[in-house]
Amino acid sequence: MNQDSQFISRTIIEWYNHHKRDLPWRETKDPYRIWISEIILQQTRVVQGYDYYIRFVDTFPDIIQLADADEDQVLKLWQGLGYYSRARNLHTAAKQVRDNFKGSFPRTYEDILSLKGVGEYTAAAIGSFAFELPYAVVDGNVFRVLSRLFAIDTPIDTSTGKKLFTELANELLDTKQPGLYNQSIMDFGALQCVPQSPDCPNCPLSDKCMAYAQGKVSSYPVKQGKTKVKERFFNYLDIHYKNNTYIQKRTANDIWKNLYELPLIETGSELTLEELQQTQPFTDILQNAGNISIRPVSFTLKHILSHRIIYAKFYKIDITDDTLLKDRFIKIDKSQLDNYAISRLVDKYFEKQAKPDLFL
DNA sequence: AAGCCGGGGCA
DNA sequence: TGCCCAGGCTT
Repeated sequence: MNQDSQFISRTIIEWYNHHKRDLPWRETKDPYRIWISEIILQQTRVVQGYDYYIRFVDTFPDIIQLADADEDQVLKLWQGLGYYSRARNLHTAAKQVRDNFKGSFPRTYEDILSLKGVGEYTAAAIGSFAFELPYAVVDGNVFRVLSRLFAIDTPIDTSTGKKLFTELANELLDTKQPGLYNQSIMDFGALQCVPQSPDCPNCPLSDKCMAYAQGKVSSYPVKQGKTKVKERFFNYLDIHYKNNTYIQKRTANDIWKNLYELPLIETGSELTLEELQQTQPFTDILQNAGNISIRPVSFTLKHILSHRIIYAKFYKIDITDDTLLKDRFIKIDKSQLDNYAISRLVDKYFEKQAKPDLFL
């Protein structure tokens, strides 16, 4: 390690000692709790994941209790956090540890990496935080800090970019205290070397920062970018019979997999009620349902995600015969709805039903 | 290599 | 609006 690298590592650790955030998962060496925190924090801000972490370790104090739980319960606990494959994989990984590692969390980089939902970043994080394994983390913060420090314009969302930054990060790694170093560079990126308008004049590394010297801090890191946003059109049927409503589980490999929702008809474009009533799925669902009365809900929910815009219409439907419906869907009392994991979109619909005056 | 997967905060 | 967030899996 050359002198500049050593200066950079030491400066970042020194900065961390004065500015670090106090976070509950930093007060433990328990790999289980560290793992939970890392999965929750993937593509998720600390403020958004904090309460989920507390609830998770409170509900499942150890990995065996998590492994023995139902996936529905895990997803319910995850509800609202997004990227639900994280919850499904978390549950799978808990069972991996229970069944393949005799219930004790794996201690080598390769074994940790073998867990479902754990990639190179997360394996390095868990390995260094819990076991001081000498692997540098490379996350969004590290990409940003290193690309600016060395003015690297290789796109970070390419395989060559990932390889390049991983090598560089491992050169800078303080192998005597990898856990501390990894925490330091991530907090440094999250609080000092922030994406927008960083306070470079007050940065302890400004003298070593090539991007700052060139006055081009804002142009790093470089991304190929391009995530296209596609539109989808959902028509939800809020069907009522006595005090019951009907739901189904989304089992396809699609958004919100294994969450629950109202009976859904997805269409290629926005349809009027009259057009919707002409579709095959609609007549299928409501055939032999007796006397049917349909009331369109007055609002359309526009649900914006990073790569999708979903326009959701809702129809309140009263029926007088559910002999076919109850076989096709899950029939529940409306009060039972809280027991099922649902998407924010469906959640917002029920919120607006309960408090129509509230603007959401 | 590219596409997919959520939800929210911020300028 | 666009960008980003302690990324990983599937195709």
